[in-house]
Amino acid sequence: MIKEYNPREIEKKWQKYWYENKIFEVKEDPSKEKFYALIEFPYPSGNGLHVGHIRAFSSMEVVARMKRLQGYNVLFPIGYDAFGLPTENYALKTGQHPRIVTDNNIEKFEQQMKAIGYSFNWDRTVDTTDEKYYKWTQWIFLQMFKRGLAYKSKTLVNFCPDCKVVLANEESQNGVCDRCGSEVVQKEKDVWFLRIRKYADRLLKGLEKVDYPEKIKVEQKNWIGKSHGADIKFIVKDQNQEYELVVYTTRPDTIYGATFLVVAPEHPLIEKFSKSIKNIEEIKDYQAKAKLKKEFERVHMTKEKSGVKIEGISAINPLTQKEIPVFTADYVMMDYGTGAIMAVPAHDTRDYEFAKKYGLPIIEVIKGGDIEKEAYVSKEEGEMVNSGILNGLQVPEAIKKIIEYMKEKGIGTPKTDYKMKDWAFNRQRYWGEPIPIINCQKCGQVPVDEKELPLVLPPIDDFSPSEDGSSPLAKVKDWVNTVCPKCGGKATRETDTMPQWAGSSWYFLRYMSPHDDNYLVNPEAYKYWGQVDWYNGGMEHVTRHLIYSRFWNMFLYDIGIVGHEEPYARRSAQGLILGADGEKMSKSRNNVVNPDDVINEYGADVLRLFILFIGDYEKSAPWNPDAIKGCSRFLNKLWNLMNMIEDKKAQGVNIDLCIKRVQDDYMALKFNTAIAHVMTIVNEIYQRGYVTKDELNKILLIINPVASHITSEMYEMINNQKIEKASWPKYDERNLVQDQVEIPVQINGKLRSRITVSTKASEEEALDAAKQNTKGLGDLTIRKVIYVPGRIINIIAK
RNA sequence: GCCGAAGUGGCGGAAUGGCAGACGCGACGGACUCAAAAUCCGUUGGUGGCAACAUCGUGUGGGUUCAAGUCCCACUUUCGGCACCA
Repeated sequence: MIKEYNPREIEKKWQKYWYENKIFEVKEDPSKEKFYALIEFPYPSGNGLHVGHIRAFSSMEVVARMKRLQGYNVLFPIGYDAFGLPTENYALKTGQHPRIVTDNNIEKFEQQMKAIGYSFNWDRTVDTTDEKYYKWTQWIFLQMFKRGLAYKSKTLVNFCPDCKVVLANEESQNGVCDRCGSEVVQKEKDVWFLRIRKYADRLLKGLEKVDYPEKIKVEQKNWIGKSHGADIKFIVKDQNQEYELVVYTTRPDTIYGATFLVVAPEHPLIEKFSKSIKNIEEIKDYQAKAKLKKEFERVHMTKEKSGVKIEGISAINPLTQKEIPVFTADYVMMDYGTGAIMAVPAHDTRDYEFAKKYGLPIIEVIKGGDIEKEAYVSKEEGEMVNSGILNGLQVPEAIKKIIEYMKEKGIGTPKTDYKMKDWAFNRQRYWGEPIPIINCQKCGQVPVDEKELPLVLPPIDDFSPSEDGSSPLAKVKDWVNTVCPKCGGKATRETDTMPQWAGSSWYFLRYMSPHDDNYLVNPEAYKYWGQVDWYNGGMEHVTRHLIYSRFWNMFLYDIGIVGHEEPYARRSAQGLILGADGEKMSKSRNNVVNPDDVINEYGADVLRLFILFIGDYEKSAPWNPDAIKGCSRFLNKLWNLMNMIEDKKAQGVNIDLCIKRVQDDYMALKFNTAIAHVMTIVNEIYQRGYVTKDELNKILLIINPVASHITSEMYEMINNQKIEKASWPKYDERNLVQDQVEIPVQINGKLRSRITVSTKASEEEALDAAKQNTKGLGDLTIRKVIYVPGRIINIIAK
């Protein structure tokens, strides 16, 4: 009898063996094919590892371990995305330096991940807050700056009065701060931007050549939000002067129906005509109100449109030459298009609503709807009417024709626009990469000399941000005051730091040569590892992080640092793990599961097995504590197979089919069914009563990526050899299909009996077998037989 | 409002158009035990029947097909994303 399965003992033993002997560390090795498996590196929060992390990491862990057994040289690195607000806030609260907090958290994460037995390349660990790392983050920023891709600009920004931080649009969705939940206000600030819009088209185009789930591609496309339209010039005038106002529209075909113009409250037109606007007080009042309105309200005020007519000026519709009024309304946004629109109430829902409220004319120019009831907005169907030169055309032709016409007459030009805005690249906090720019009164913005990088965060005692929203760094006078690298005169340092998305935008490159201080990524190392083969992470990162890092990689491609325009060949995303109550895990709901508890009670292998068995990997699934027992039972059963080894003929159990299914399922992210197949074959072996050594070895190898410790121990006990020295079992194609199979016999589509026939049996043979085994079939008149060998026989009869 | 994904036992979930419910949990019955836990064995979609078996069954309504959870149309509910983007 074999000793009992003791996860605690064997897991410690194998973790020690793996990590002390550096079993998973890799070097560039041209004799082997490489495979680069990447997981989103964690933010080392004080809460430690979450079960969600474990689900996210375990998929690539399985792929990495399988690929290694298949002979690949596998890069499977780990690191920490450690800059960020929670750490700084915690440091503030507890009076510790963020460096200390970060180091402690990282240590805890590392210890937890090692207790799970992950096969990461620990020697390649990176930390975005390490000077040696962020030197290169700053370097990339400088390259962008030098090429005009980083610029400072005054804009209205979302400001969190609680965190005292300017937030990116993405961090203030629904008008509340992502971090603390307080309401965001609008504030004018001079901040850094990266020109990601310049890459919008390439970011769209690149999606065609990568293997991402359709869902992710769609989200990215929506995020980029490309639209085709035209800029059209309208003459706006008062008694004395004329002004060319450019509006942006995706529907130039409807221009004959434009019965008024609307400009955003911030639009410069109002300033321009301020003297001749009769109701300027009313307008200013409206502007002030609009500014106060937080984004949240602006978005949710859909019920009721508001606006003010600008008295004293009017516009000329360039096609009808009719004079039309000009309004300002906050349903038009300054930061999209040109901040001004031509309103076509008959064919735009918002304009329709506005026209109804203010009693403006609604002119139908496309037949097909009922404009008494609602706007008709179809861009595909309808015949143009009341539209001069466009009359009688269908909408798509009308769009083409009017654009040609306007180009000719100099009224308008075709234009493409994007919803995606330039990336607000700044934080007014301490715990981030300092932006390496020096402000000189004479020379303007001067980049820090590259030889001076990294520009290190100065030591500081007071991390609290200033009331005015400027960074704590602004208080460190002897750091801020410096000399201009260009003219040697007095100058001051930029005190903003970079957002958390910076360090995570290129970390996958650093893993290739993490200790090389001469290169961002060593060219030789890059040549070998190249593109990430498979990147897994959360759905919540597929727009921001994934787009940002694709953008940085494209930029690095453009300046010759990397050789692939797209960083990730394949991307996948795990579903959420919900609490046992089916709700999102949260402290307030008190449904958070601590992975340490599971390891202590059942062991790491059970945790790994369970988290992958829990359900469809890409969908969310509730944590079911009872189901863990099933996984524990299975591993016990697997262990006890060692008592059943006999030198007999391996028959009645199809190990080849099992191998194929498991490896296919691993690569298709179907871990739950992969595990089920192994459970099934173990059950079949128990039924049969014995297992051959060869069968058991194969089973151990195919489940090793999931349950790594127990299989390592068993393999050693049986073969007196380490499992990683073995290779992935090959299946015999010929054994995938059994010769004799039981197939259903249907009569008129209803199951009536089953017969066992050869998969090669002819229709006559199958029909004969069916007749012998199916009561009453002989009495029927057969009209038609559908026979799918090895599958089914369906007899249509009367 | 727009885009996307999904509705299958008591539960998590399986099913290249071909035996619906694999695998696991739970439940029930049994073995072991003084007893319980653990473990092992068996049963387990509903209804009827002692049984062989019959019959109904994948959100709702229709359709295509010899055959539909799977394909098509309409509806409905849930979840996720975007959202006054001109």
